[in-house]
Amino acid sequence: MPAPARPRGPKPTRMDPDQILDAALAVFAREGLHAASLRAIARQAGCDPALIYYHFDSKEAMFAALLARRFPPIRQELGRLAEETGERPTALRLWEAIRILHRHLKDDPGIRSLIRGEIVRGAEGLSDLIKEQIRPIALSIRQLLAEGVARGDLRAEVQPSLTTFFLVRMELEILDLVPTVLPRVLDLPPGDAVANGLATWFDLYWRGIARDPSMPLPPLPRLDA
Amino acid sequence: MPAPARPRGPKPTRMDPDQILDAALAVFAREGLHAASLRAIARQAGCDPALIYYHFDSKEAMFAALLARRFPPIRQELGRLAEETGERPTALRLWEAIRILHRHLKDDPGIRSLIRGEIVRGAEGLSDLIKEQIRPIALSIRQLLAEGVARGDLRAEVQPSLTTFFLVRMELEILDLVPTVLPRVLDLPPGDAVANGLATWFDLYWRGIARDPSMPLPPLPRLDA
DNA sequence: CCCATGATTCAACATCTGTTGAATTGGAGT
DNA sequence: ACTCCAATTCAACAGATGTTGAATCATGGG
Repeated sequence: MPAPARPRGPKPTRMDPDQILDAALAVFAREGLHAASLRAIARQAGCDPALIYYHFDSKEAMFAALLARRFPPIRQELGRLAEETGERPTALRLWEAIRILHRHLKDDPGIRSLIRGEIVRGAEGLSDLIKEQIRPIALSIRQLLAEGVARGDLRAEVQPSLTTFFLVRMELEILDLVPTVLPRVLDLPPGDAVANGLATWFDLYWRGIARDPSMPLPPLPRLDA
Repeated sequence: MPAPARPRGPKPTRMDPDQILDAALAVFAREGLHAASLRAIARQAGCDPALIYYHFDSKEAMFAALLARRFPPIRQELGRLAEETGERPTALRLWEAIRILHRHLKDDPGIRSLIRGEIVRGAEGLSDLIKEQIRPIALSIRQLLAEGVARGDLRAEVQPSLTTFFLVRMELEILDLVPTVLPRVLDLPPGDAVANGLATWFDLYWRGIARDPSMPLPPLPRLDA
């Protein structure tokens, strides 16, 4: 006859699946996607690892839920920007794209390391999940660039696909690497490293693609809000 | 009484530690640094996992040996380029830096994914090992840029630290991501993607930093050899 | 008041990881 | 021919990982 009588049962407070996602994001942010263990996520969320399997089918499903929560708003905003038929000059539209990405990604190192980790693995690692989320974003920006060429604001030689890649990748790189790596490797004083980095980058980028690079950039709205 | 009589003993052919490093590199290239297991490396090398511990103290030591084999030649070439006191215009010197990096890294996806993986992890992940190997490389390029400013070839506002970062990071990104990710996400036809990407990038970069961006680039030597 | 159902936990599983100690072999030196 | 050492392998360790089945609790409905 066994004598089991241990305090199991649920915590008094219910656990919202969103709280688990928050915890997962936090752990991904500091451990990387691959190294983040379910037990670490559960510890961060303050629950049992098995509970995660009650709310999500698997680790991968949790990952998918994370993407589904973060990407659609970005897609929508960039989509609106690309469809917009106003008179805004190309430089301002591109800067607006950077601002949108920045607003949505700057406080979410988890999703960034997650994107990078999966994308960087290469062709087969780029899970179709991520590809589907990212593709519309890239297409919107490519459209901005193509229209810039058509309007004559950009050089005729500009290759929209490649320059889209330059823009988006460097945005991510600056967010993650400039504040941490640059001070250690190149003795750059931290300070407002990210804002300075992005502004400098856009200035360089714009001179690189503009038909008339000597024409100074219009005053750009600040990065946040 | 046990009855042990199994065929142990060494393989007929001795195993050069360099062969193990080659195998490690191959596995790192396709699995990523973190996910690459010693057993997978041993399988690739065709030896027992324990043998790796005979030649190297640990996985980390093997990693260090990999870096020590690859980086010093790059450091030397870039160092010579930075010290060179000739008349070569700044644009050609910078393009030469890109060519040097390209020559040494283009056939070594293992070392690239290894650099990226460790660097991207952020501040504490950037092991001092890598930092010490990379720092001199970055410093050489920064010196090229600073001299370009001093000579009046580059804009006065150019920030050498940041623009060094732009140059080096995008080189790595192009090598790894342009051929694999771009065709899948942005429908870019593969073909000579890397060479085209690097040339396009340098053209954009140069217009971004040059004092006179309208002055066309001099003819650039081909990337390889 | 009872019971069904949803939420939570415990304990265990098989598997993989880096690492080590002891056993075994081949060949070089004498 | 014998010895000794370097090189290699086997088997096992302790710990971590993703996952699952069954047990437990809390609570709302009848």
